[in-house]
Amino acid sequence: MSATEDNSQQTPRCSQRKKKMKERFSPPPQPKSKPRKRLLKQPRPIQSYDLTPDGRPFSCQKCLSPYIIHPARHTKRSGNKRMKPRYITVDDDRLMVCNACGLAASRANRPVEPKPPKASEEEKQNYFQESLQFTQLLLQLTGDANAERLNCPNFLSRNPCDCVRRFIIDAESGVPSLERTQTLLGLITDAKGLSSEKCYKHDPSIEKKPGRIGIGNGQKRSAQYSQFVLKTREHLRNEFSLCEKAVQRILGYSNNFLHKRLKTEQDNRRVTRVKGKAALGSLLPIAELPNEYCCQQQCTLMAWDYPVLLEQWRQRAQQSQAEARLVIAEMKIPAGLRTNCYTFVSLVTGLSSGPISKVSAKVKAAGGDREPGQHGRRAFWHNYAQAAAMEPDDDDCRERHRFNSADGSAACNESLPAVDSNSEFMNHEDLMNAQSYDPTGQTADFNATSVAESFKKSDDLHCDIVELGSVKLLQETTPGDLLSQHEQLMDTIFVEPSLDQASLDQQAELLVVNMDNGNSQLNTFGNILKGFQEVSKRNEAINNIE
DNA sequence: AAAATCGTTAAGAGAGGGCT
DNA sequence: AGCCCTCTCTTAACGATTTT
Repeated sequence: MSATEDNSQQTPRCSQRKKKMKERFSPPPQPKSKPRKRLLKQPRPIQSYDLTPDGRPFSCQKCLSPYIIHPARHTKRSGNKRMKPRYITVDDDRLMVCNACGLAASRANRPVEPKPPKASEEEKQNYFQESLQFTQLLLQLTGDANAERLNCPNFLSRNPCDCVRRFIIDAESGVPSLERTQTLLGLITDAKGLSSEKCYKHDPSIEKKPGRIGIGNGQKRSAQYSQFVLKTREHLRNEFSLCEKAVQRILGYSNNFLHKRLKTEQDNRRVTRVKGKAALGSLLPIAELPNEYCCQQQCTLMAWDYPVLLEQWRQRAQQSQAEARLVIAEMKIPAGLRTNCYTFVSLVTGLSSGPISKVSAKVKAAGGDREPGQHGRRAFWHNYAQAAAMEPDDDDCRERHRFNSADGSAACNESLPAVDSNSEFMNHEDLMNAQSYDPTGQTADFNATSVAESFKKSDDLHCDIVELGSVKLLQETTPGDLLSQHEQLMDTIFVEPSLDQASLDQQAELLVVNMDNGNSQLNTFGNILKGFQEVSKRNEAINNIE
């Protein structure tokens, strides 16, 4: 019997199976139950005092606070739970006190090591007098006048550093080691020689004029000197255990030499940051942040949904101190009652809790305004220049502005420059008009000199037109010529539209560098310059058609 | 170059909560 | 209730960074 025949006999044509009811993918509608009354969670009523365990109004028997925990310090960890008062014993009396007083009393019993007092002016003078005597001794020993640099100027609040003398004096004999002295004197001589080499050779026939143009203009130190300092500095600090200030004195460079953002260099700092998690390369990749516990809110889980944003925050925080503060302010914007916790902000930016705390407090005090504000020192000079312009005969305004700068705490001790009373100022509206300059409609009438003249009236900027050959330049200066000559020259902006494209491009790059350095005033110049580039392109296109 | 500001670090302060 | 630990944020000293 074939399989086909067998099938035809045993299998019916129509299925004998019962057809199943079509399954529903959602539960069938249930008969409507009685509508429940929605239970709204009642917020805890705000009271002007707390209650004791027996229901009476609380009052701390030490600080008289009506709160066991002040509402401003209440965190959500406790929820609506009522804290119990603490009890302390004072002169055999048992006092019911608030949480803070109770904790303070219990900690007051701990032994605390007293801090050593700060050094007096007399102690400092004695130290510098002894340092002078030491260098005179070295001068007698070696006959080298450079020996006057062989002392450490580092004396902060408590103890002098005195690292140079410790290095030179032999530990066993207690007398200065001639060999070590000669080593340091040799370095001073080398440094002095290399330091005198500048970017351009000094030509006394060319008179030094404030408007001279040229990268470096002879002020920039030579590459050989830079290399020598960077190499020797490490050696002196690591091998000889000298402090940074002593090394600066020996090799003849300043803090500014190391940290200034050089507008003439692509990689514009001589030293890279050495502190901070970002500089040390110890920041966790953003993708790994969710594995880290930050707080009960688990802010780090944000890295799953917003990795790009976190990466952008991280990059910006490393650009500059000012940008880092702006990032902190953004990260601490509250959503409802919560904000990103300190640990999370630190994990993303690499900054420690100190700046996060300061920025948070500042933003809170400003009602949520995130603008970081000017650097205190910059704000000081801005305020001072304005006041001096308004009160040109008032000599006391300098002193007053010492205490009006930044947050009011800064005491500026430097001698203040005179303000140029002949300067003209442009109002803010003119400045804004200049920013919105539209190159497309002004090709024929555009006049570089008139734009430069309008800038001369600037309220915020202090400018001059400088002519170099056939090229006219707009140069930004600062009241009192505080900027170094080099910096002034780099702030010079070309305003002549007949420049060729290569020159315009070169200047545009220069502007980008300036703007990256935080000089927002230059945005105005940047916009104008873009206008010149547009004009230049358009002229070129018209010439091609003709 | 000089000097002030600001970041890092460690310790302190206050809150929350577990254990006895 | 009292002790003690952890968590989160603040403060102060020092030194790096930024400003004029």
